[in-house]
Amino acid sequence: MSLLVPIREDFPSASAPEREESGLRGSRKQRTRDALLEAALRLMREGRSFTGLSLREVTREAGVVPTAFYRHFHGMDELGLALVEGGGVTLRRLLREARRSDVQFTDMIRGSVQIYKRYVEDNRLQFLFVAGERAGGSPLIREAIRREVTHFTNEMAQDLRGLNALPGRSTATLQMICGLVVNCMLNAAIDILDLPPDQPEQEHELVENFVRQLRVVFLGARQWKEKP
Amino acid sequence: MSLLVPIREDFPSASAPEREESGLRGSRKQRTRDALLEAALRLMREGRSFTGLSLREVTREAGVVPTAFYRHFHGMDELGLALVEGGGVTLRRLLREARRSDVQFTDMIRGSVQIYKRYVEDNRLQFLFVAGERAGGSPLIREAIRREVTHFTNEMAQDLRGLNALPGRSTATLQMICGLVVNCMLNAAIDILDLPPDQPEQEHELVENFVRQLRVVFLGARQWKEKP
DNA sequence: ACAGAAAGTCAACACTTGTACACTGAATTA
DNA sequence: TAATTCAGTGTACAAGTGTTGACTTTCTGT
Repeated sequence: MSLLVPIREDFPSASAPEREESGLRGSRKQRTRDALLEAALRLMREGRSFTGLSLREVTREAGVVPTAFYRHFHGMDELGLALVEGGGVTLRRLLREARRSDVQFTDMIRGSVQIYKRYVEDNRLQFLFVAGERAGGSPLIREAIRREVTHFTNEMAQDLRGLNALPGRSTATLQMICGLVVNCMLNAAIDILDLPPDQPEQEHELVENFVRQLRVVFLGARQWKEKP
Repeated sequence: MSLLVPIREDFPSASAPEREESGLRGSRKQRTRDALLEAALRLMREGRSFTGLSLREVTREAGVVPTAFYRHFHGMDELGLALVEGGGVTLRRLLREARRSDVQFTDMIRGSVQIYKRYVEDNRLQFLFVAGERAGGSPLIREAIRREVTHFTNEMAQDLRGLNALPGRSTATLQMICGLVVNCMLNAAIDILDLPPDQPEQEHELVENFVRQLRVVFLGARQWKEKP
C-alpha cells in the first residue's frame, strides 16, 4: 500500500472532497482538482469519448505533471465518477431553473423544449459526457450515470405532480412517463450537440420533431388509465 | 454454433471488398476478416467500449499478427464502420422476423417486447456495440450508426403503415412516432444487457416498464391529430 | 519558530501502442 | 511449369502509457 496516494477503499465512489477544505492550501487543491475535471471535459469537445482519454493527456491539458493527478483521484475511473456527479448537479439545476421560469400554459411543451435546448448548449460538455458515457462508458460510470438519471427522473415526476398536469396518476406512473421524457431529452441532447452550426433549417426540424414526440407522450399520458 | 451473429451474412458495405472474392484465397481472407470483426465484438463483452479497444488487442484476440490487420482495414475506424453495418443488418433482420411472426392483436405490444428482448439477448454483442457507440463513439461511427438507425426507423414506419395500426397518419408522422419507439428500444437494450443474471424480479419490472412506456406512446399516437 | 503535512515536480521504470519494411509460402494466373 | 500475386509473419522503432519513489516548496498547527 502506497503512502503517497491516500487510498479510500471503503468509499470507492467517493468523488467529491468529503469536507469543504478551506484555507489557502485547500482552495489551491480545489483549483487544480477543478482544472483536471475541466481538462477532461474540454478534451471531449472534439468528438473524443471519455473512455478514450489518458491520464497523462488530462494532466497535460490541465497544466500539471502526471503524478499530481494521484493527489486527487485514484485513476481515471474516479475522475469519471466526479464528472458524473457534476453532470447530476447540472441536470438538477435544469429542473430548478425550469421550475422557476413558468412557461405559459398554452404551449408549455414548446417552451420547455426551447429552454432545454438552450440549457444543453450552455452546458455542452456536461451533456456530452453524460449522454456519451451513459451507454458507452465503463460499467462503473454507466452505473453512476444511471443512478443520476433515475434521480433526475424521479424529481421530475415530483414536479409534474406539483404542476397537477396529470391528476390522479400514481407516483409509479408519473415516474414511468418521466422516464420516457428523459429518454427523449437525452437523445435530443446528442442530436443538439451534433448539430452542424449555421443550419437553421435542420435545427428547426430537430426542435419540431422533439416537440412532436413530447406531445405524443403527453397525449398518451393523459389517456393512460391506472390499472383497475 | 457461435453465440455470435454470423456477421459475414452479407456486407454490401463500402468498406467490404467490392467484388465477391471467391476462390480458396478469397474465402480465407473473408474468414480472418470475420475473425477480426468478431474479436472486436467479443472484447466488448465485459463492459469495454469499442473506442477503448486497440488495434493490437483485436488482432491478438483474433489470433493474427498486428500487421495482418492492414490487409483488411486501414485502421480501427474502418473496422468500426464494418461493425456498424453488421449492426444495421441485425436491426433489419429483427424487422423481418417480427414481420413474419404475427403476434396476436390482443396484446401486440407485450408480444413484441418479448420478441425484442429475446432478440437483444441473442444478439448481445451487436446491440452492445450499436447502443454503446451511438452516442459515445467517434464522430464517424456515430454518424454511421445514426444513418442505420434512421433507416431502421423508416422501415419500421413503413411496416406500421402496412399493419394499418394507425390509419390516416402521414408518413412523416409515422416516422416521428417510430423514432420515439426506436429510442425506447435502444434504451431498453442497454438495460436488458446490463441486467444482472438470475434476478427475475428486476427483469420482469424492466419488461413491464418497457411495455407501459410503449403503451403510452401508442396511446398518444392514436390521439395524434395531423396538423390542420 | 519549528516540525510536519501535503500539493506539486522530476526522473525513471516496464509496458503497450500504431505502423513501416522486408520476408515467406501458398494460391492463382500465364 | 514458371511467374506473379498477396494474406499473413517477424522484426524493429519511436512515441505514448500508468505508476513508482525520492525530491522540493509552501502552507498549517502547535
